[in-house]
Amino acid sequence: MTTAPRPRDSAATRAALLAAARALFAERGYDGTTVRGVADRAGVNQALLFRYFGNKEALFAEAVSEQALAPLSEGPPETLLERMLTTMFDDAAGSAMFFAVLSSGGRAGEAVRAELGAAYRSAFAALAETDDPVDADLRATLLLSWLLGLGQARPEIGTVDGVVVAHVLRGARALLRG
Amino acid sequence: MTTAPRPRDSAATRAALLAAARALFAERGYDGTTVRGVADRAGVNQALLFRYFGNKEALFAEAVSEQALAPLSEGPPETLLERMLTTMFDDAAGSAMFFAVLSSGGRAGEAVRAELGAAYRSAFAALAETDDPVDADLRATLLLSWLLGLGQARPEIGTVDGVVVAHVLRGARALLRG
DNA sequence: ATTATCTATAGATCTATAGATAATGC
DNA sequence: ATTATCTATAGATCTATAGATAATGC
Repeated sequence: MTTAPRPRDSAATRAALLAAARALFAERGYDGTTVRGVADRAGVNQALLFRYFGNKEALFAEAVSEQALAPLSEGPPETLLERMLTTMFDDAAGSAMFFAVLSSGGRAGEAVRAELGAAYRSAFAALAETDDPVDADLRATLLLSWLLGLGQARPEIGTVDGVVVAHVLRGARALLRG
Repeated sequence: MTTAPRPRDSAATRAALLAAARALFAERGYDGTTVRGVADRAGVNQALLFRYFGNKEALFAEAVSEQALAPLSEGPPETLLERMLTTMFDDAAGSAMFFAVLSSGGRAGEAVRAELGAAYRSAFAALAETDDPVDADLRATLLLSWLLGLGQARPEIGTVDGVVVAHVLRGARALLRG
C-alpha cells in the first residue's frame, strides 16, 4: 500500500496548494482550516506547504488577498453589491473569497482583513446618501456585517435563483439610502 | 508562590464557571473558547469544569441555551428585532448570547444552534409580508444572517447610541415588508 | 548535482481522566 | 466520612522543522 510519489512539478504543486487553500479557507475560515487538510486536498505532502509558503498565515495571505479584492475592480461601485451577491448565491460555488477573509476570526490574517475591509467599506460608503461621512462609514460597516453573515450562512441558505439577491438588495438600499 | 485554595462552595464554583463560559463563548465562539480559559476566568481549577459539566459541549449547552432564547419570550414578535439590537448595541455589554450560539461554528452545539435558529426564524417569518411561506422563511433566514454578522462585527462597530438600531431596523423592514 | 518530495518528529495546545489532597459536616 | 479542590498526565491534534530519499537536468 505504497502511494506513488507525486510527479515533480513545483509550479503545479504550488498551484494545487493554493487552490485547495482557497476552497478550505472559504468553506471553514482560517482557524477551521488545517494545513494538513489543505495538503491532503491538494494531494500533496504536508511538509511541502511549509517549503513553499513558510507558514499558514503566509499561505492564507497569498491564497486569498488577490481574489478577495477582485470584485472591486471588475465593475462600477453601483453594481458592486449585486455582483457580489450574484457570484455568491447564483454562480454555483462562486468563489466568495471575500468572505473567507472576513470570517477568518482571531488575530490571524489581521493585516489582510483590515486592508480588505477598508477597501469595501469605502466603496459602499460612497453610495450612502448622507452628508455625514461618519454616518456613511457606519452604514457601510453595517452592510459589510450583513455580507459577513450571509457568507457564513450560505450553506444553509443554498443557491436559490435571483430571489436572495433581490431581497438583500432591497434591504441594503433602504440601509444606504433611507 | 502557592495560591490559596478556593473556598469550598460548589454552587458558587458552578455559577462562576457558567458566567465565565457565557462571557467567553459570546466573545470568541465555541472553538475560540478553551476550557482552560473558562476555568482561569472563573478562578477555578480546570478539572472542576469536567467534574461539574462532563465536557465542553455540555457546558456550552447549559451556559447558553436559556439566555439565548430569552428575548423571544420577553415581548411581542413585532419588537423582537428592536429589542435584540438595543441590548446588543446600546446596553453596554448586553448579553448577546444569541450570537454566541450562532457564531459557534463547526458541528459543536449543533442541536442547540438548530433549535435556537428555528425559533427565531419562525418568529421573524411571521412578520414577513408575503403569502408564500417559503419566501417568508427565506427572508427570516436572511435577517438572521444579518444578526449573525452584526454579532461578530460588534467589537468593530462599537456601542453607538440609537443610530445603529435605526439603520438596521430600516433595512430589515425593507427586507421583510418590501 | 540539484531540488522536489517524503519521513519522522519536536513542541505547543487542548480536551479529558485518574487519583491525591484537604476542608467541611457528623 | 464525605466531597470540593487540585496535581499530574494521557492522548489527540496542529503547526513547523530537520534531514533522508528519489527524480530530473547537466
